[in-house]
Amino acid sequence: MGFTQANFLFGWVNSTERWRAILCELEDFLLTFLLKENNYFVTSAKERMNTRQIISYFDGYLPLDAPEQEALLSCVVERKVKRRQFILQENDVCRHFTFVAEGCFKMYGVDKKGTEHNLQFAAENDWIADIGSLHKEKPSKLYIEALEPSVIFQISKTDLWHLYNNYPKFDRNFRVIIENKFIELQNRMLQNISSTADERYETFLEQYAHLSNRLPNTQIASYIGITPEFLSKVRAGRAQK
Amino acid sequence: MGFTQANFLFGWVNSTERWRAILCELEDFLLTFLLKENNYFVTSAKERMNTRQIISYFDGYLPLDAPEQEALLSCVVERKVKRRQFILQENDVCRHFTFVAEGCFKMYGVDKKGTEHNLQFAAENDWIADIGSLHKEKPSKLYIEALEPSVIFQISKTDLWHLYNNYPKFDRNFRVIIENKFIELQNRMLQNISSTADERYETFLEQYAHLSNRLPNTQIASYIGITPEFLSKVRAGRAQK
DNA sequence: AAATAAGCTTAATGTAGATTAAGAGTAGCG
DNA sequence: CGCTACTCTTAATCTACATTAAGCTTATTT
Repeated sequence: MGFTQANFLFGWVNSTERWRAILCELEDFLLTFLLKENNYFVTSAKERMNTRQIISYFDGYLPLDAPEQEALLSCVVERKVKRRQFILQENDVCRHFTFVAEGCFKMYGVDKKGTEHNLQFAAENDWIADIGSLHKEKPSKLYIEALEPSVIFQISKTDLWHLYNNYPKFDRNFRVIIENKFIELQNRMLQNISSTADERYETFLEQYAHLSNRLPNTQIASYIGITPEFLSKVRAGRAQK
Repeated sequence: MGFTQANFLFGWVNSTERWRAILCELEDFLLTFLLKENNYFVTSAKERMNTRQIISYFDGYLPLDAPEQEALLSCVVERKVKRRQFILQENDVCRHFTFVAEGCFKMYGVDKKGTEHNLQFAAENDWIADIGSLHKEKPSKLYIEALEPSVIFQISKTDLWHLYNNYPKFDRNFRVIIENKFIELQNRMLQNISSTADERYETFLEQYAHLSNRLPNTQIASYIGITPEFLSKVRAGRAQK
């Protein structure tokens, strides 16, 4: 199962960043397809460990009973994702709701000048998707990119709808998950309108404490809505106190 | 049933804005209490019309069947609210999920300098609440205030939980409602980080087309995160084109 | 009807944060 | 191993928007 390098198929390509991304996508598509449709690649014992993680994640909400666990696992697809690999790009329709088991992602938009603006980070035991694109099956304006090598579980829209319709507990659990995300986002929105860069950085440190040493400063600056240069100044100011 | 003036009880008070607000709250509490606990005040035929509105609102989602409609109506409380009246104030715990049948509300936070920052407007057929405060039963940092004389339907947290537990369709419907609110808020967040005041005003006009002539400029400015003076300048600039 | 408050606009001046550029440290890659 | 590509920082200059203040118009209240 050493097929995690994109170039196992096309090793002869003089690979730039661009080519590599395309190849990764292609390979992932193939892997996903084969895994799901034919159960062709059998997951190893170690890999099967990971599925426990997504099951026990729900213990924090309404825990899943045996049939629900089985239903969830039967429609979830495990993927490994390399650093800098995209699981969503602008103009693509977002087709999966993604659970992060290991690693870290950023979701961002790009403005007219080409500057990236981070909307959300997602590390272990968090969900990420462009919910708007997923629901309305419209092209996304966002990118979701791995900041670290990661392991994820993905549910397609049809499978998720299937779960909702057959096991009402998922309606409940995802209602609560989304509500919590909404609360977080609303707090951030209020902060963003009403606070200085320094205060926003302070809040970032509180909210993403576990990520603050894991993320490069450029990513943090893009999240709190300032330039990396000004973040430098803010940090210098804080260090004096 | 002409008891919509606060001073029917305390007409002798030399009423300032402050006193009036307090009296309104008191009266509303009494009305709500009496309505719900004793069915003391019977709603008039015209008032009963309004309940149809909240039922048919759900036709846009999973429509409610007869028992669900009855369950909803039995725990919903109708209130009339005057302009400038608060249905939530800072440090209070938000106890209701509110459906706006008529009129218009703003939800806002106040920063250290005392400036208000609008997070959300809600007019006919929209929901409003500080979901964070409602869920966690923690004091809110927000205000919800009527911008116009309004008619609302409120559900308490316990009643809402009761609905969720007995009629799974409400889990579904509120999941979708919240998801849509999340999508809107996320779009706004992205906009806010990545656009100029002029572009944000443009987007406001698109998103709240039905409210743009109904809201004062000061409220719009507070929503898009600029001063009313600068909004004046932006509008002047747009008029030239 | 008069008084008070709320709302819109214009203009002068002030400031948080952007932009550009340049140097120095560090990580990934061939 | 050395090279290129990120990353962080400091500093000079620039700009989008804030602040203050004043005049005017339109609602609300008494």
